[in-house]
Amino acid sequence: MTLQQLRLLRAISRAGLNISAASGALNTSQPNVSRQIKALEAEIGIELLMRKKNRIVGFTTGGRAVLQQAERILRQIETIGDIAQDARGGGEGRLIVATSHLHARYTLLDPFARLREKHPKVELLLIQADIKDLPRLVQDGEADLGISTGDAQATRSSAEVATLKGEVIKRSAIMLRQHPLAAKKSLSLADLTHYPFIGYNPRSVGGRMIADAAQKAGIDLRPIVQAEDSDVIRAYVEHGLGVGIVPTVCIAGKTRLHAIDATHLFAATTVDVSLRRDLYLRSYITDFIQMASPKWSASAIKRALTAPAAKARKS
Amino acid sequence: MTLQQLRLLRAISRAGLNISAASGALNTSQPNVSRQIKALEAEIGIELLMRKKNRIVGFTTGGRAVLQQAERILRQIETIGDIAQDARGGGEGRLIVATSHLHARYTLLDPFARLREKHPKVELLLIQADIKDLPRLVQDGEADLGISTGDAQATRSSAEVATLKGEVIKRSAIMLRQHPLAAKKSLSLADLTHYPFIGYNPRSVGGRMIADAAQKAGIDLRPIVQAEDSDVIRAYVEHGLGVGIVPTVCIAGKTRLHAIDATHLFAATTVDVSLRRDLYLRSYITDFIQMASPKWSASAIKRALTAPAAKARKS
DNA sequence: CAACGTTACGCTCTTCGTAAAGATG
DNA sequence: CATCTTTACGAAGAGCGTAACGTTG
Repeated sequence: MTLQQLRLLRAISRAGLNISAASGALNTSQPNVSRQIKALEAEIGIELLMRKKNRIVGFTTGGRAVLQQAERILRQIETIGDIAQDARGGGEGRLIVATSHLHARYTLLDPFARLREKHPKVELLLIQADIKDLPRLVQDGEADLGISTGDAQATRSSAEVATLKGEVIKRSAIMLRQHPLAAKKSLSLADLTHYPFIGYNPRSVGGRMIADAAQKAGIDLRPIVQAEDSDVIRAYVEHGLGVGIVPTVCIAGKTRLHAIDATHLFAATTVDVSLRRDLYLRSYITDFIQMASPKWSASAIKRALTAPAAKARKS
Repeated sequence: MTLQQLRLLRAISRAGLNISAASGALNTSQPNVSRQIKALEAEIGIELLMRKKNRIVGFTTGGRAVLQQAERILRQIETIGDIAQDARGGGEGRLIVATSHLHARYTLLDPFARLREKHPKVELLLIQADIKDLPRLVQDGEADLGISTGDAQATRSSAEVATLKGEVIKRSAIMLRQHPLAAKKSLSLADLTHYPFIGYNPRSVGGRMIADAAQKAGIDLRPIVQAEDSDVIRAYVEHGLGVGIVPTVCIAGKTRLHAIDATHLFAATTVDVSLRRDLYLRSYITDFIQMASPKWSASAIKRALTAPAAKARKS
């Protein structure tokens, strides 16, 4: 059994069961792929691929299990490279962060700049992605960190991926300065119902949070605009079309708008960092996490990754 | 980077940094070991071994990290063999269970027989070991399962090893039939203080449990014999030397003795099964666990291994 | 017949063992 | 000088690419 065989198996899976395409991805010849897989099958004594008339139509049950194992193994092989790069010093490295609009545009702007300053040789890569794709990106190792908005209770930690809950996200109601509500010191949910409401798509975490709060209070707070990101909400509010609720961080320095803190009106949401448990925690990674979420020190992160069951409450 | 290089690195570690000895363990020549390690070092760009004047004196920091990674990888390579054996059907396999005296002698006797009946081709191997060695045996993969007595609160789950808490272990006070206490229907801790007490070594889980209960009740219940196993306790009781507390399972069919249930007098202890989270759960493994601890079905085990953080209580 | 997988053949580079040299306590 | 590691050299073998063949939609 060789690593190359495992790589080829993975490549076949990624190429959609097309051996020819897989061969290209690994810079080898197509017959070689066929041969190596056969060799692997012979060695371990089971068929990995289901073949129908010289076509590959799928993985066998065992094949799928071996593939899964191969992916784990290859990831760990790759982390040996990380370990080495880390041990060499020199401060080189690479960090791929997948995140949603809000954090890409606001939350992470400063951590990004600070990381670049502290670790100038680290290649920083930000992937803005749909929030529903984040778990997969992290799980598959396409991103090192996933940063998203999470609600308080649901920790989506799994055996492979851990989620660190960070700072609570402050929210503000925003409106034009001349808006009637702008005169109020503090706000209630009921206040909002008297004006057109600009909010998030209710399927998003932020939108669901607002819908939940409204439902619990028994009031009707459906947005007339269901935005995907806060910039859209702000634009509509700036055009005088209503009142909006956005993370406070989005409106710093926006002098045309009046903002009233509204964090207390809703269930808390947090800046969550998710990462593979087997990720090798180079110093710049823990640095970045702490910059994005100060309460997570390097040692706290390590503890969270290596002692998952420690979260069980003691009565 | 080849698997062989990782195997050699591990062998060097296991051989106590002796390359010559390591070469023997992998049936290869000693120069080859030296060469392969050098090749690996060259490829990843760091030194793995600290050399002083042509002697290997230790691992570098990076080397230790790579070694750890190598051990993980090689274990996972080996589980590919398990997957294949499982997929081949045929019912062949191997199960190494490490456990303490009590479970070896009593608890597991029946599960063992039943597993042998259900999976006759599975090679069963029981290692009776000191309880303090069990975690290491499981951690290092020298045993597939570790079965031990655990107290109720402490779950020794870690990132690599999970512990499944099983049935509560029933305890009985035992004495000769003609003993004064034998007349009583039920027992209190205080009753025990009037007679010589035969018990476990207070450093064992069972002994500590009894000592804790005595201390909490403010009574003196130090054993005149500190046994390591229940058979010794029973022998002393049978010779009329005092009263003992043993797991009820130990005295089934012992007609010379009178037993009174005493489970309620002490903090509950359980039959705990510990296993590596990355253990490939072949059907006979989950069968065995369930035979030893009926509440753990195959799916419950899988859940416990793959969703460790699910133990976090919801408020 | 176009696309894909398998078989056949021959080359090359890697890997290994033996032998010898170097280093150290 | 006994033990352990490194270097040198030559042989065996694994892995690969090209080319040809087989199969199917």
